[in-house]
Amino acid sequence: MGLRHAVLAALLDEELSGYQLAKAFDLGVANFWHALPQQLYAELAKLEREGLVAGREVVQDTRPNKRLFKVTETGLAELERFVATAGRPSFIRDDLLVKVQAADHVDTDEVIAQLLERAAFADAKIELFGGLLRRMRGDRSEEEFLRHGDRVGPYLTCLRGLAFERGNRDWCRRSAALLRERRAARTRR
Amino acid sequence: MGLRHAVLAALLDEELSGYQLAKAFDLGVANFWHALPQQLYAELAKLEREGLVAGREVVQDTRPNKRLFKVTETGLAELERFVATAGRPSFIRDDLLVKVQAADHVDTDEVIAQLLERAAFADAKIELFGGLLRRMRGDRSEEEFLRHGDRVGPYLTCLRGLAFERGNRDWCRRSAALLRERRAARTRR
DNA sequence: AGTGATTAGTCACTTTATTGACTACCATGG
DNA sequence: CCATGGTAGTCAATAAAGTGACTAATCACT
Repeated sequence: MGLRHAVLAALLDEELSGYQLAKAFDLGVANFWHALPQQLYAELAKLEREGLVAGREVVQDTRPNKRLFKVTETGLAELERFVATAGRPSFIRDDLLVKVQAADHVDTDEVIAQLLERAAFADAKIELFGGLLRRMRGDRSEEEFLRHGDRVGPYLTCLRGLAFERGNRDWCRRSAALLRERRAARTRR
Repeated sequence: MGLRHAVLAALLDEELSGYQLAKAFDLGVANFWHALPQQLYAELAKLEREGLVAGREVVQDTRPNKRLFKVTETGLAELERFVATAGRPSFIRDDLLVKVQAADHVDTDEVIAQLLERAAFADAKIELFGGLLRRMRGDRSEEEFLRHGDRVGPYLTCLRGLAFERGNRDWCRRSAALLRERRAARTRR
């Protein structure tokens, strides 16, 4: 069960509504998990039934009421239990990699275009993560924050997301350039 | 539909049996996809029914017979079509990241242990990928191979896998060291 | 007064992925 | 001779994830 614990972990630092949670998960909470709103509402309902999170109604006059959720003691215990279980390693599972794998047998123009698109997307995420990190550490240096700040968990996962996107960007640009060069060489022949 | 195209891409370069395919996918085909044997057998059967791959029986006297699959013209066309469709970006989806996200609220000893375990696993994959890359490029340099070799697709995806695992390794070691330092500081207080 | 975007959430359905058990055959080591 | 392990594959069941369509209210424009 993956989403379950991702939701619990996301709710540790702040009380959130399903909707806010959905926004955080939309493009990946600091790149550590991704899910659509429907999944989150469903998961929250399940977690509440099982007593791992507690919701409270917040009446809003200017917009629809919402329910804010926080992790209960039971929920924290469940997370504790989860942390102690061994997890299998993760893999990149990406359509784009499949496309590059097939690059020698299919039209490379499309692949090149998508690599560049992805690189641009990575650029955007790199900026986003950079901003998040700056906001988290405030005026402290990274060294200083990581040593003495409280709540470094989200900072660390964000660092991983940042490095991942840098890796994506570099690999995408390099691969695109290479495929383009090869295509040019082929047509010249 | 993800697995479908991953299987087609994997079969482009060589004819494989379900079993061989399963081994290749077991720990991630050059880190570009992962699946269990049962899924692969099921997917191969489906692909064959739809005419995207063709299987042929190979009788072996010393061990059980096997069926080798290759991509058909129709299958190649399907891949071509797939390559032209836009894919959404990928995310890391990893239990370990969830655990680190929660690190400020749970027992860090477990998290540290798992980070180090993962780092060791990453080391192993780095060596594995290094070997795969050397074998693919033969006696040529990487530059030379990427420019003039045929079938650079698998090489490129392997490079991505390598960079990913290096990222994993570095992040895991750094995070583990940091959490350990913080724990030490806390107990001294 | 109407359009579209944002907030907030729900229902129904399908596709994918994971788990566990199972068949068979051969080779090797003790 | 019997256990172990590798090759080759299948079946059944469940759990998890993803898709599409939908309600309903408010706000900012035009």
